[in-house]
Amino acid sequence: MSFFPANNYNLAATLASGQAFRWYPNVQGAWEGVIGREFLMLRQQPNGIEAHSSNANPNSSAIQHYLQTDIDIDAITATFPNDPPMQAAIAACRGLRLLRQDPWECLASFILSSTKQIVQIQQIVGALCECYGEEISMAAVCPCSNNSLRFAFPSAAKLASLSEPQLRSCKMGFRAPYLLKTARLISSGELDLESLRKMKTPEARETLCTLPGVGEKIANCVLLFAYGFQDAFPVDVWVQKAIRQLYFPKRKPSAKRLKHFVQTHFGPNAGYAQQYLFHYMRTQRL
DNA sequence: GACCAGGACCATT
DNA sequence: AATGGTCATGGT
Repeated sequence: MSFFPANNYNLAATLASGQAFRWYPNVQGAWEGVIGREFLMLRQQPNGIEAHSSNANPNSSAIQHYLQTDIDIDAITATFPNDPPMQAAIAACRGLRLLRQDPWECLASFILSSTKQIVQIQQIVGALCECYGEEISMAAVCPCSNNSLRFAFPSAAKLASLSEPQLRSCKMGFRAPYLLKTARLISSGELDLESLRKMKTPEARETLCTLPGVGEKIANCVLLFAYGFQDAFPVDVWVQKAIRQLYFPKRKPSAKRLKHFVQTHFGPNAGYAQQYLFHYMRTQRL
């Protein structure tokens, strides 16, 4: 067992807010999931996160980085605009963090996300891991609330070696050719996901958008959830509903006007604010 | 049984 | 530039 101190960490909101798709609550109220090649059971504690790992020697720095336990979340939410909708979202999601995920897993997962509900994305990703991911060696803990958690997320090289029908067997439908082509571009080195780290947001976004199946929305998700570009602002149907319903209740803003609004209204951590709005809308059923 | 889901892409206007 | 249809699958 290891412990990661954190101030004001909301584990449930963080893991269930649709940024990552491999976390499941178990019957004891802990969260089971996979980071890299490590199966983990995480439990909320008053002053941090308790972790049980499948590894004899847990990769503590990787876990802390993924969970972002060290950041000052109150300093971030303090930069959000002081308007009623945003303050309501902060109150409803207090302690919600943005994760810092592996770029490939995040990219592949969000290619599979288009016009799918979060539960279905979890099912597709789970099937993909069970079929094509490497088995995790379970030295220390015995799961599993979900069998797919016994497998790592498949590498780009592994998926690149498959056929489109093999991918379709994981129920991803028309997204299969997108994922396959992107996996081949990544594994061939034609696009280096690490090279994005030293780019500024617009250039990194344009680079991701050259990949098949990746448009502005999915690119923004990857920039925000994997790389930590906190000005990336994904607009999906929920966030669109939040903006229109909470900020423009009467008139219907054009797409252009709406885009300008989200780029100017939410401050230096706009992407973070977006995640609060997203989770707020989904949990409050507004 | 409709309706919709953390969209992208291509063909029309 | 801006809409509209299409893609595959399953939850609500």
